Amino acid sequence: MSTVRPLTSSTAAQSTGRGRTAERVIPSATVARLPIYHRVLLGWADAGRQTVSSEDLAGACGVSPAKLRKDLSYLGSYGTRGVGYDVRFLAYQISRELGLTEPRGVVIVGAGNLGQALVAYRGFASRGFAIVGLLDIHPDTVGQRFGAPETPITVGPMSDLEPIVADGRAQIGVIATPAEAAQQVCDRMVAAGLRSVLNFAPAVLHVPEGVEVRKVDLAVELQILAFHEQRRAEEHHQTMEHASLGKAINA
Amino acid sequence: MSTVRPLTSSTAAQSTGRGRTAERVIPSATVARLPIYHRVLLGWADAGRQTVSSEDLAGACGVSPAKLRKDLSYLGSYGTRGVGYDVRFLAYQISRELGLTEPRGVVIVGAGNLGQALVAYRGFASRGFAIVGLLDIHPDTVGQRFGAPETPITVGPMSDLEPIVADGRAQIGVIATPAEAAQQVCDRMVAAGLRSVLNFAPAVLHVPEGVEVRKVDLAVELQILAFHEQRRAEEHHQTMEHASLGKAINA
DNA sequence: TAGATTGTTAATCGATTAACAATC
DNA sequence: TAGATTGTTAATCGATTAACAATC
Repeated sequence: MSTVRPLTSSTAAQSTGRGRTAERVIPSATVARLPIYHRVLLGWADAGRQTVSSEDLAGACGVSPAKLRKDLSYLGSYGTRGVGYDVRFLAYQISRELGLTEPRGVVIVGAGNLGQALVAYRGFASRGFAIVGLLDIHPDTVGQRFGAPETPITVGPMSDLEPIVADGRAQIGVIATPAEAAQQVCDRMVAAGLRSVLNFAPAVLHVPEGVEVRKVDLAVELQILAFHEQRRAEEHHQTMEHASLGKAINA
Repeated sequence: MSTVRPLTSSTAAQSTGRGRTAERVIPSATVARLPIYHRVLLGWADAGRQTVSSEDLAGACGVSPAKLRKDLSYLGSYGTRGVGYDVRFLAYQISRELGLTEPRGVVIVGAGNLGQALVAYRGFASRGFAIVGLLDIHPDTVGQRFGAPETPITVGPMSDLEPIVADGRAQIGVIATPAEAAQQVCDRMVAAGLRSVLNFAPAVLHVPEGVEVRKVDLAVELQILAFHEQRRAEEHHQTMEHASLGKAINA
Protein backbone atom coordinates (compact mmCIF):
# COMPACT_ATOMS: atom_id res chain seq x y z
CA MET A 1 0.00 0.00 0.00
CA SER A 2 2.52 2.62 1.11
CA THR A 3 5.68 1.43 -0.60
CA VAL A 4 5.92 4.42 -2.92
CA ARG A 5 7.45 7.43 -1.18
CA PRO A 6 8.85 10.78 -2.28
CA LEU A 7 12.51 10.68 -3.23
CA THR A 8 13.58 13.23 -0.64
CA SER A 9 13.62 10.74 2.19
CA SER A 10 16.62 9.21 3.91
CA THR A 11 18.56 7.20 1.37
CA ALA A 12 17.67 9.43 -1.56
CA ALA A 13 20.16 12.20 -0.81
CA GLN A 14 23.05 9.81 -1.06
CA SER A 15 24.69 8.92 -4.34
CA THR A 16 22.44 6.46 -6.15
CA GLY A 17 24.65 3.69 -7.43
CA ARG A 18 24.73 5.23 -10.92
CA GLY A 19 26.21 8.25 -9.17
CA ARG A 20 26.39 11.61 -10.99
CA THR A 21 24.32 14.55 -9.64
CA ALA A 22 23.74 15.01 -5.92
CA GLU A 23 20.10 16.10 -5.58
CA ARG A 24 17.14 14.65 -7.38
CA VAL A 25 13.40 15.50 -7.36
CA ILE A 26 12.56 17.07 -10.70
CA PRO A 27 9.52 19.38 -10.52
CA SER A 28 6.52 17.98 -12.37
CA ALA A 29 6.20 21.14 -14.44
CA THR A 30 9.73 20.48 -15.66
CA VAL A 31 9.04 16.82 -16.42
CA ALA A 32 6.09 17.86 -18.56
CA ARG A 33 8.35 20.05 -20.70
CA LEU A 34 11.29 17.69 -21.12
CA PRO A 35 9.60 15.68 -23.91
CA ILE A 36 9.23 18.88 -25.94
CA TYR A 37 12.90 19.76 -25.58
CA HIS A 38 13.74 16.18 -26.45
CA ARG A 39 11.74 16.15 -29.64
CA VAL A 40 13.17 19.43 -30.90
CA LEU A 41 16.70 18.29 -30.09
CA LEU A 42 16.22 15.00 -31.94
CA GLY A 43 15.04 16.91 -34.97
CA TRP A 44 18.11 19.11 -34.91
CA ALA A 45 20.42 16.19 -34.30
CA ASP A 46 19.03 14.54 -37.43
CA ALA A 47 19.56 17.79 -39.28
CA GLY A 48 23.22 17.68 -38.27
CA ARG A 49 23.23 20.56 -35.80
CA GLN A 50 26.03 20.27 -33.23
CA THR A 51 25.33 22.83 -30.50
CA VAL A 52 22.46 25.02 -29.42
CA SER A 53 22.06 27.93 -27.04
CA SER A 54 19.30 28.11 -24.44
CA GLU A 55 17.90 31.05 -26.37
CA ASP A 56 17.51 29.11 -29.62
CA LEU A 57 16.16 25.97 -28.03
CA ALA A 58 13.76 27.92 -25.85
CA GLY A 59 12.51 29.82 -28.86
CA ALA A 60 11.80 26.63 -30.77
CA CYS A 61 10.03 25.13 -27.77
CA GLY A 62 7.94 28.16 -26.98
CA VAL A 63 9.37 28.83 -23.51
CA SER A 64 11.65 31.51 -22.08
CA PRO A 65 15.42 30.91 -22.00
CA ALA A 66 15.42 31.32 -18.23
CA LYS A 67 12.82 28.61 -17.82
CA LEU A 68 14.68 26.30 -20.16
CA ARG A 69 17.96 26.69 -18.30
CA LYS A 70 16.26 26.18 -14.98
CA ASP A 71 14.60 23.03 -16.27
CA LEU A 72 17.86 21.66 -17.62
CA SER A 73 19.72 22.52 -14.42
CA TYR A 74 17.65 19.86 -12.61
CA LEU A 75 19.27 17.20 -14.80
CA GLY A 76 22.79 18.40 -14.12
CA SER A 77 25.28 20.79 -15.71
CA TYR A 78 25.36 19.60 -19.28
CA GLY A 79 26.01 22.90 -21.01
CA THR A 80 29.18 24.84 -21.68
CA ARG A 81 29.28 28.51 -20.72
CA GLY A 82 29.93 30.74 -23.65
CA VAL A 83 29.10 27.91 -26.06
CA GLY A 84 25.77 26.28 -25.35
CA TYR A 85 24.62 22.66 -25.24
CA ASP A 86 25.75 19.76 -27.37
CA VAL A 87 22.61 18.71 -29.22
CA ARG A 88 23.08 14.95 -29.17
CA PHE A 89 24.47 14.82 -25.66
CA LEU A 90 21.63 16.88 -24.22
CA ALA A 91 19.05 14.81 -26.09
CA TYR A 92 20.57 11.70 -24.59
CA GLN A 93 20.57 13.09 -21.06
CA ILE A 94 16.91 14.02 -21.35
CA SER A 95 15.98 10.63 -22.77
CA ARG A 96 17.85 8.97 -19.93
CA GLU A 97 16.07 11.13 -17.38
CA LEU A 98 12.68 10.36 -18.93
CA GLY A 99 13.41 6.66 -18.94
CA LEU A 100 13.29 6.39 -22.72
CA THR A 101 16.52 4.43 -22.91
CA GLU A 102 14.67 1.22 -22.32
CA PRO A 103 11.59 0.46 -24.41
CA ARG A 104 8.12 0.53 -22.86
CA GLY A 105 5.21 -1.62 -23.87
CA VAL A 106 1.78 -0.09 -24.27
CA VAL A 107 -1.49 -1.97 -24.19
CA ILE A 108 -4.57 -0.21 -25.54
CA VAL A 109 -8.06 -1.19 -24.47
CA GLY A 110 -10.81 -0.13 -26.85
CA ALA A 111 -10.48 -0.69 -30.60
CA GLY A 112 -12.98 1.92 -31.70
CA ASN A 113 -12.15 4.96 -33.79
CA LEU A 114 -9.75 6.36 -31.21
CA GLY A 115 -7.99 3.05 -30.57
CA GLN A 116 -7.54 2.61 -34.30
CA ALA A 117 -6.13 6.12 -34.61
CA LEU A 118 -3.68 5.41 -31.80
CA VAL A 119 -2.27 2.23 -33.34
CA ALA A 120 -1.93 4.02 -36.66
CA TYR A 121 0.03 6.84 -35.05
CA ARG A 122 3.71 6.71 -35.97
CA GLY A 123 4.90 8.90 -33.11
CA PHE A 124 4.98 6.01 -30.63
CA ALA A 125 7.59 3.63 -32.01
CA SER A 126 9.97 6.46 -32.82
CA ARG A 127 9.92 7.46 -29.14
CA GLY A 128 10.60 4.00 -27.77
CA PHE A 129 7.03 2.89 -27.20
CA ALA A 130 5.75 -0.36 -28.64
CA ILE A 131 2.06 -1.15 -28.82
CA VAL A 132 1.97 -4.73 -27.63
CA GLY A 133 -1.77 -5.16 -27.53
CA LEU A 134 -5.05 -3.70 -28.78
CA LEU A 135 -7.93 -5.25 -26.88
CA ASP A 136 -11.68 -5.00 -27.17
CA ILE A 137 -14.66 -6.48 -25.44
CA HIS A 138 -16.77 -6.92 -28.56
CA PRO A 139 -16.41 -10.43 -30.02
CA ASP A 140 -16.93 -9.21 -33.58
CA THR A 141 -14.11 -6.65 -33.27
CA VAL A 142 -11.63 -9.21 -31.95
CA GLY A 143 -9.51 -10.55 -34.78
CA GLN A 144 -9.66 -7.45 -36.96
CA ARG A 145 -6.37 -5.94 -38.05
CA PHE A 146 -5.50 -2.26 -37.70
CA GLY A 147 -2.49 0.02 -37.66
CA ALA A 148 0.17 1.04 -40.13
CA PRO A 149 0.73 -1.53 -42.91
CA GLU A 150 4.29 -2.18 -41.77
CA THR A 151 3.25 -2.80 -38.15
CA PRO A 152 -0.27 -4.20 -38.23
CA ILE A 153 -1.89 -5.34 -35.03
CA THR A 154 -4.71 -7.77 -34.47
CA VAL A 155 -7.42 -6.94 -31.95
CA GLY A 156 -7.32 -9.34 -29.02
CA PRO A 157 -9.91 -10.22 -26.37
CA MET A 158 -9.88 -8.57 -22.94
CA SER A 159 -8.56 -11.79 -21.46
CA ASP A 160 -5.22 -11.02 -23.12
CA LEU A 161 -4.68 -8.17 -20.66
CA GLU A 162 -3.48 -10.14 -17.68
CA PRO A 163 -0.90 -12.31 -19.48
CA ILE A 164 0.46 -9.29 -21.37
CA VAL A 165 1.10 -7.46 -18.10
CA ALA A 166 2.26 -10.52 -16.19
CA ASP A 167 4.85 -11.31 -18.86
CA GLY A 168 6.23 -7.79 -18.57
CA ARG A 169 5.29 -6.98 -22.14
CA ALA A 170 3.35 -3.83 -21.14
CA GLN A 171 4.05 -1.19 -18.50
CA ILE A 172 1.54 1.41 -19.66
CA GLY A 173 -2.20 1.01 -20.21
CA VAL A 174 -4.24 3.22 -22.50
CA ILE A 175 -8.00 3.49 -22.07
CA ALA A 176 -9.80 4.26 -25.33
CA THR A 177 -13.24 3.04 -24.36
CA PRO A 178 -16.52 4.89 -23.82
CA ALA A 179 -16.78 6.69 -20.47
CA GLU A 180 -19.07 4.04 -19.01
CA ALA A 181 -16.44 1.31 -19.27
CA ALA A 182 -13.42 3.37 -18.23
CA GLN A 183 -13.39 2.77 -14.47
CA GLN A 184 -13.96 -0.94 -14.90
CA VAL A 185 -11.14 -1.22 -17.43
CA CYS A 186 -8.88 0.84 -15.20
CA ASP A 187 -9.57 -1.37 -12.19
CA ARG A 188 -8.72 -4.41 -14.27
CA MET A 189 -5.50 -2.83 -15.51
CA VAL A 190 -4.43 -1.99 -11.97
CA ALA A 191 -5.36 -5.46 -10.75
CA ALA A 192 -3.28 -6.92 -13.55
CA GLY A 193 -0.30 -4.94 -12.31
CA LEU A 194 -0.16 -1.78 -14.41
CA ARG A 195 0.86 1.37 -12.53
CA SER A 196 0.71 3.89 -15.39
CA VAL A 197 -2.54 4.67 -17.17
CA LEU A 198 -3.38 7.09 -19.93
CA ASN A 199 -7.11 7.79 -20.04
CA PHE A 200 -8.86 9.11 -23.14
CA ALA A 201 -12.35 8.46 -21.84
CA PRO A 202 -14.28 11.45 -20.48
CA ALA A 203 -14.42 10.00 -16.97
CA VAL A 204 -12.63 10.70 -13.70
CA LEU A 205 -10.75 7.57 -12.70
CA HIS A 206 -10.24 6.58 -9.10
CA VAL A 207 -7.11 4.56 -8.46
CA PRO A 208 -5.18 3.39 -5.41
CA GLU A 209 -2.11 5.30 -4.29
CA GLY A 210 0.97 4.54 -6.34
CA VAL A 211 -0.88 4.41 -9.64
CA GLU A 212 -0.24 7.30 -12.01
CA VAL A 213 -3.12 8.37 -14.22
CA ARG A 214 -2.93 10.97 -16.94
CA LYS A 215 -6.01 12.15 -18.74
CA VAL A 216 -6.57 13.54 -22.19
CA ASP A 217 -10.03 14.93 -22.68
CA LEU A 218 -10.99 16.45 -26.01
CA ALA A 219 -14.15 18.07 -24.76
CA VAL A 220 -12.31 19.66 -21.83
CA GLU A 221 -9.76 21.19 -24.18
CA LEU A 222 -12.51 22.64 -26.34
CA GLN A 223 -14.31 24.03 -23.31
CA ILE A 224 -11.18 25.77 -22.10
CA LEU A 225 -10.82 27.31 -25.54
CA ALA A 226 -14.47 28.31 -25.45
CA PHE A 227 -13.83 30.14 -22.20
CA HIS A 228 -11.09 32.18 -23.80
CA GLU A 229 -13.29 32.81 -26.83
CA GLN A 230 -15.96 34.24 -24.57
CA ARG A 231 -13.47 36.31 -22.60
CA ARG A 232 -12.24 37.79 -25.86
CA ALA A 233 -15.79 38.61 -26.89
CA GLU A 234 -16.46 40.31 -23.54
CA GLU A 235 -13.28 42.34 -23.78
CA HIS A 236 -14.10 43.39 -27.29
CA HIS A 237 -17.55 44.36 -26.16
CA GLN A 238 -16.15 46.46 -23.34
CA THR A 239 -13.66 48.09 -25.65
CA MET A 240 -16.45 49.03 -28.03
CA GLU A 241 -18.57 50.32 -25.20
CA HIS A 242 -16.23 52.30 -23.00
CA ALA A 243 -13.05 53.08 -24.88
CA SER A 244 -12.51 56.09 -27.06
CA LEU A 245 -12.44 54.29 -30.40
CA GLY A 246 -15.53 52.98 -32.11
CA LYS A 247 -14.45 54.20 -35.49
CA ALA A 248 -13.13 52.29 -38.48
CA ILE A 249 -15.52 49.40 -38.04
CA ASN A 250 -18.89 50.42 -39.43
CA ALA A 251 -18.12 50.34 -43.12
CA MET B 1 -1.58 43.67 -32.29
CA SER B 2 -2.02 44.66 -28.67
CA THR B 3 -5.77 44.86 -28.35
CA VAL B 4 -6.08 41.92 -25.99
CA ARG B 5 -5.32 42.90 -22.42
CA PRO B 6 -5.76 41.29 -19.03
CA LEU B 7 -9.09 42.02 -17.42
CA THR B 8 -7.61 43.68 -14.35
CA SER B 9 -7.14 47.02 -16.06
CA SER B 10 -9.19 50.19 -15.69
CA THR B 11 -12.75 49.46 -16.79
CA ALA B 12 -12.69 45.82 -15.75
CA ALA B 13 -13.30 46.40 -12.06
CA GLN B 14 -16.59 48.12 -12.78
CA SER B 15 -19.82 46.23 -13.23
CA THR B 16 -19.83 44.64 -16.68
CA GLY B 17 -23.18 45.33 -18.20
CA ARG B 18 -24.46 41.87 -17.26
CA GLY B 19 -23.58 42.86 -13.71
CA ARG B 20 -23.53 40.26 -10.93
CA THR B 21 -20.21 39.57 -9.12
CA ALA B 22 -17.71 42.34 -8.48
CA GLU B 23 -14.28 40.88 -9.27
CA ARG B 24 -13.34 38.71 -12.21
CA VAL B 25 -10.12 37.01 -13.34
CA ILE B 26 -10.52 33.28 -12.85
CA PRO B 27 -7.19 31.48 -12.35
CA SER B 28 -6.30 29.27 -15.29
CA ALA B 29 -5.90 26.26 -13.02
CA THR B 30 -9.51 26.76 -12.00
CA VAL B 31 -10.71 27.16 -15.59
CA ALA B 32 -9.08 23.85 -16.46
CA ARG B 33 -11.10 22.09 -13.75
CA LEU B 34 -14.48 23.67 -14.38
CA PRO B 35 -15.28 21.35 -17.32
CA ILE B 36 -14.81 18.34 -15.03
CA TYR B 37 -17.17 19.72 -12.42
CA HIS B 38 -19.59 20.55 -15.18
CA ARG B 39 -19.63 17.08 -16.65
CA VAL B 40 -20.14 15.38 -13.30
CA LEU B 41 -22.92 17.80 -12.42
CA LEU B 42 -24.70 17.19 -15.73
CA GLY B 43 -24.58 13.47 -15.09
CA TRP B 44 -26.12 13.90 -11.67
CA ALA B 45 -28.72 16.32 -12.95
CA ASP B 46 -29.78 13.70 -15.49
CA ALA B 47 -29.91 11.16 -12.69
CA GLY B 48 -32.32 13.43 -10.84
CA ARG B 49 -30.03 14.54 -8.02
CA GLN B 50 -31.07 17.89 -6.55
CA THR B 51 -28.22 19.06 -4.32
CA VAL B 52 -24.61 18.16 -3.71
CA SER B 53 -22.02 19.01 -1.08
CA SER B 54 -18.51 20.13 -1.92
CA GLU B 55 -17.28 16.92 -0.37
CA ASP B 56 -19.31 14.67 -2.67
CA LEU B 57 -18.64 16.65 -5.81
CA ALA B 58 -14.94 16.93 -5.02
CA GLY B 59 -14.74 13.19 -4.43
CA ALA B 60 -16.33 12.42 -7.77
CA CYS B 61 -14.02 14.86 -9.53
CA GLY B 62 -10.84 13.70 -7.86
CA VAL B 63 -10.01 16.97 -6.10
CA SER B 64 -10.10 18.09 -2.47
CA PRO B 65 -13.24 19.78 -1.12
CA ALA B 66 -11.20 22.87 -0.24
CA LYS B 67 -9.98 23.21 -3.80
CA LEU B 68 -13.45 22.72 -5.18
CA ARG B 69 -14.95 25.40 -2.95
CA LYS B 70 -12.16 27.79 -3.79
CA ASP B 71 -12.69 27.17 -7.49
CA LEU B 72 -16.42 27.73 -7.23
CA SER B 73 -15.96 30.85 -5.14
CA TYR B 74 -14.43 32.55 -8.19
CA LEU B 75 -17.76 32.24 -9.97
CA GLY B 76 -19.75 33.72 -7.10
CA SER B 77 -21.58 32.44 -4.05
CA TYR B 78 -23.85 29.84 -5.53
CA GLY B 79 -24.03 27.42 -2.60
CA THR B 80 -26.13 27.35 0.54
CA ARG B 81 -24.36 26.91 3.86
CA GLY B 82 -25.50 23.85 5.70
CA VAL B 83 -27.07 22.47 2.51
CA GLY B 84 -24.72 22.42 -0.44
CA TYR B 85 -25.11 23.38 -4.08
CA ASP B 86 -28.14 23.00 -6.31
CA VAL B 87 -26.97 20.60 -9.01
CA ARG B 88 -28.70 22.17 -12.01
CA PHE B 89 -28.09 25.74 -10.95
CA LEU B 90 -24.40 25.16 -10.39
CA ALA B 91 -24.08 23.33 -13.70
CA TYR B 92 -25.69 26.29 -15.40
CA GLN B 93 -23.42 28.82 -13.71
CA ILE B 94 -20.36 26.86 -14.77
CA SER B 95 -21.58 26.50 -18.34
CA ARG B 96 -22.24 30.22 -18.46
CA GLU B 97 -18.78 30.97 -17.14
CA LEU B 98 -17.20 28.65 -19.69
CA GLY B 99 -19.15 30.22 -22.51
CA LEU B 100 -21.05 27.05 -23.32
CA THR B 101 -24.40 28.79 -23.41
CA GLU B 102 -23.87 29.74 -27.02
CA PRO B 103 -22.79 27.05 -29.46
CA ARG B 104 -19.26 27.04 -30.91
CA GLY B 105 -18.31 25.85 -34.34
CA VAL B 106 -15.24 23.69 -34.79
CA VAL B 107 -13.35 23.19 -38.03
CA ILE B 108 -10.95 20.26 -38.21
CA VAL B 109 -8.04 20.20 -40.63
CA GLY B 110 -6.68 16.75 -41.42
CA ALA B 111 -8.99 13.86 -42.24
CA GLY B 112 -6.60 11.06 -41.37
CA ASN B 113 -7.16 8.50 -38.64
CA LEU B 114 -7.25 11.13 -35.92
CA GLY B 115 -9.53 13.51 -37.78
CA GLN B 116 -11.90 10.63 -38.44
CA ALA B 117 -11.85 9.66 -34.80
CA LEU B 118 -12.65 13.25 -33.81
CA VAL B 119 -15.70 13.56 -36.05
CA ALA B 120 -16.95 10.21 -34.80
CA TYR B 121 -16.63 11.33 -31.18
CA ARG B 122 -20.01 11.98 -29.60
CA GLY B 123 -18.71 14.10 -26.74
CA PHE B 124 -18.63 17.27 -28.83
CA ALA B 125 -22.23 17.88 -29.78
CA SER B 126 -23.46 17.09 -26.30
CA ARG B 127 -21.23 19.89 -24.95
CA GLY B 128 -22.36 22.55 -27.37
CA PHE B 129 -19.70 22.08 -30.02
CA ALA B 130 -20.63 21.51 -33.66
CA ILE B 131 -18.12 20.25 -36.18
CA VAL B 132 -18.79 22.50 -39.13
CA GLY B 133 -15.97 21.33 -41.35
CA LEU B 134 -13.47 18.52 -41.89
CA LEU B 135 -10.85 19.63 -44.37
CA ASP B 136 -7.96 17.86 -46.05
CA ILE B 137 -5.32 18.78 -48.57
CA HIS B 138 -5.38 15.45 -50.41
CA PRO B 139 -7.69 15.58 -53.45
CA ASP B 140 -8.59 11.90 -53.15
CA THR B 141 -9.69 12.32 -49.52
CA VAL B 142 -11.94 15.28 -50.30
CA GLY B 143 -15.50 14.11 -50.81
CA GLN B 144 -15.31 11.11 -48.52
CA ARG B 145 -17.85 10.88 -45.73
CA PHE B 146 -17.00 10.20 -42.10
CA GLY B 147 -18.49 10.55 -38.65
CA ALA B 148 -21.42 9.09 -36.79
CA PRO B 149 -24.17 7.79 -39.08
CA GLU B 150 -26.67 10.33 -37.73
CA THR B 151 -24.29 13.26 -38.28
CA PRO B 152 -22.09 12.37 -41.26
CA ILE B 153 -19.67 14.94 -42.59
CA THR B 154 -18.08 15.21 -46.00
CA VAL B 155 -14.41 16.06 -46.27
CA GLY B 156 -13.92 19.46 -47.88
CA PRO B 157 -10.91 21.07 -49.56
CA MET B 158 -8.62 23.42 -47.64
CA SER B 159 -10.11 26.33 -49.55
CA ASP B 160 -13.26 25.88 -47.48
CA LEU B 161 -11.41 27.18 -44.42
CA GLU B 162 -11.61 30.89 -45.11
CA PRO B 163 -15.33 31.08 -45.95
CA ILE B 164 -16.20 28.91 -42.95
CA VAL B 165 -14.40 31.31 -40.62
CA ALA B 166 -15.50 34.47 -42.41
CA ASP B 167 -19.16 33.43 -42.17
CA GLY B 168 -18.77 32.94 -38.43
CA ARG B 169 -19.50 29.24 -38.68
CA ALA B 170 -16.32 28.27 -36.79
CA GLN B 171 -14.57 29.88 -33.83
CA ILE B 172 -12.21 27.01 -32.99
CA GLY B 173 -9.71 25.29 -35.26
CA VAL B 174 -8.41 21.77 -34.68
CA ILE B 175 -5.16 20.65 -36.26
CA ALA B 176 -5.07 16.90 -36.93
CA THR B 177 -2.35 16.86 -39.56
CA PRO B 178 1.18 15.46 -39.53
CA ALA B 179 3.72 17.61 -37.66
CA GLU B 180 5.26 18.93 -40.86
CA ALA B 181 2.04 20.65 -41.93
CA ALA B 182 0.95 21.94 -38.52
CA GLN B 183 2.57 25.38 -38.51
CA GLN B 184 1.42 26.11 -42.03
CA VAL B 185 -2.15 25.09 -41.23
CA CYS B 186 -2.04 27.11 -38.03
CA ASP B 187 -0.85 30.22 -39.86
CA ARG B 188 -3.68 29.84 -42.33
CA MET B 189 -6.22 29.42 -39.54
CA VAL B 190 -4.98 32.56 -37.81
CA ALA B 191 -4.94 34.49 -41.07
CA ALA B 192 -8.52 33.36 -41.68
CA GLY B 193 -9.49 34.86 -38.32
CA LEU B 194 -9.46 31.99 -35.85
CA ARG B 195 -8.15 32.88 -32.40
CA SER B 196 -8.52 29.49 -30.69
CA VAL B 197 -6.56 26.47 -31.87
CA LEU B 198 -6.36 22.92 -30.59
CA ASN B 199 -3.24 21.20 -31.86
CA PHE B 200 -2.90 17.42 -32.01
CA ALA B 201 0.24 17.45 -34.12
CA PRO B 202 3.55 16.86 -32.33
CA ALA B 203 4.84 20.32 -33.16
CA VAL B 204 5.34 23.54 -31.22
CA LEU B 205 3.18 26.21 -32.83
CA HIS B 206 4.20 29.83 -32.96
CA VAL B 207 1.31 32.27 -33.04
CA PRO B 208 0.86 36.02 -32.68
CA GLU B 209 -0.29 37.45 -29.37
CA GLY B 210 -3.98 37.12 -28.76
CA VAL B 211 -4.23 33.64 -30.26
CA GLU B 212 -4.82 30.82 -27.77
CA VAL B 213 -3.26 27.47 -28.60
CA ARG B 214 -3.79 24.30 -26.64
CA LYS B 215 -1.82 21.20 -27.41
CA VAL B 216 -2.57 17.53 -26.95
CA ASP B 217 0.43 15.32 -27.53
CA LEU B 218 0.09 11.59 -27.14
CA ALA B 219 3.81 10.89 -27.16
CA VAL B 220 4.39 13.53 -24.49
CA GLU B 221 1.81 11.93 -22.22
CA LEU B 222 3.44 8.54 -22.65
CA GLN B 223 6.87 9.98 -21.94
CA ILE B 224 5.67 11.57 -18.72
CA LEU B 225 4.25 8.21 -17.68
CA ALA B 226 7.54 6.56 -18.64
CA PHE B 227 9.35 8.96 -16.31
CA HIS B 228 7.17 7.87 -13.42
CA GLU B 229 7.64 4.24 -14.38
CA GLN B 230 11.39 4.68 -14.18
CA ARG B 231 11.20 6.57 -10.90
CA ARG B 232 9.19 3.72 -9.45
CA ALA B 233 11.78 1.22 -10.65
CA GLU B 234 14.60 3.27 -9.10
CA GLU B 235 12.78 3.55 -5.81
CA HIS B 236 12.10 -0.13 -5.75
CA HIS B 237 15.73 -0.79 -6.51
CA GLN B 238 16.84 1.46 -3.67
CA THR B 239 14.41 -0.14 -1.28
CA MET B 240 15.76 -3.56 -2.13
CA GLU B 241 19.35 -2.36 -1.80
CA HIS B 242 19.46 -0.18 1.28
CA ALA B 243 16.43 -0.81 3.41
CA SER B 244 16.15 -3.44 6.07
CA LEU B 245 13.74 -5.72 4.24
CA GLY B 246 14.82 -7.97 1.42
CA LYS B 247 12.81 -10.84 2.75
CA ALA B 248 9.58 -12.35 1.47
CA ILE B 249 10.56 -11.93 -2.17
CA ASN B 250 13.02 -14.67 -3.03
CA ALA B 251 10.68 -17.63 -3.13
C1' DT C 1 -31.10 25.52 18.81
C1' DA C 2 -27.74 22.06 16.95
C1' DG C 3 -25.65 20.23 13.02
C1' DA C 4 -24.01 20.85 8.52
C1' DT C 5 -21.66 23.07 5.06
C1' DT C 6 -20.21 27.09 2.63
C1' DG C 7 -17.05 31.01 1.54
C1' DT C 8 -12.88 33.20 2.96
C1' DT C 9 -8.64 33.85 5.21
C1' DA C 10 -3.84 33.15 5.94
C1' DA C 11 -0.10 30.09 5.59
C1' DT C 12 2.41 27.11 2.70
C1' DC C 13 4.04 25.32 -1.28
C1' DG C 14 5.61 25.21 -6.05
C1' DA C 15 6.65 27.61 -10.47
C1' DT C 16 8.28 31.51 -12.98
C1' DT C 17 11.19 35.26 -13.88
C1' DA C 18 15.05 38.54 -14.10
C1' DA C 19 19.46 39.40 -13.08
C1' DC C 20 24.18 38.29 -12.73
C1' DA C 21 28.34 35.94 -11.20
C1' DA C 22 30.89 32.10 -13.01
C1' DT C 23 33.40 30.53 -16.76
C1' DC C 24 34.13 28.83 -21.38
C1' DT D 1 41.44 39.32 -23.28
C1' DA D 2 36.59 40.20 -24.79
C1' DG D 3 32.31 38.25 -25.87
C1' DA D 4 29.05 34.80 -25.12
C1' DT D 5 26.33 31.93 -22.54
C1' DT D 6 25.51 28.95 -18.71
C1' DG D 7 23.95 27.80 -13.93
C1' DT D 8 22.19 29.79 -9.80
C1' DT D 9 20.21 33.10 -6.82
C1' DA D 10 16.54 35.74 -4.93
C1' DA D 11 12.30 37.93 -5.74
C1' DT D 12 7.79 37.44 -7.45
C1' DC D 13 3.90 35.26 -8.71
C1' DG D 14 0.27 31.80 -8.68
C1' DA D 15 -1.85 27.55 -6.73
C1' DT D 16 -2.91 24.63 -2.91
C1' DT D 17 -4.24 23.64 1.62
C1' DA D 18 -6.15 23.72 6.32
C1' DA D 19 -8.80 25.97 9.37
C1' DC D 20 -12.74 28.41 10.82
C1' DA D 21 -16.13 32.12 11.10
C1' DA D 22 -20.41 32.88 8.84
C1' DT D 23 -24.82 31.18 8.19
C1' DC D 24 -28.29 28.05 6.43
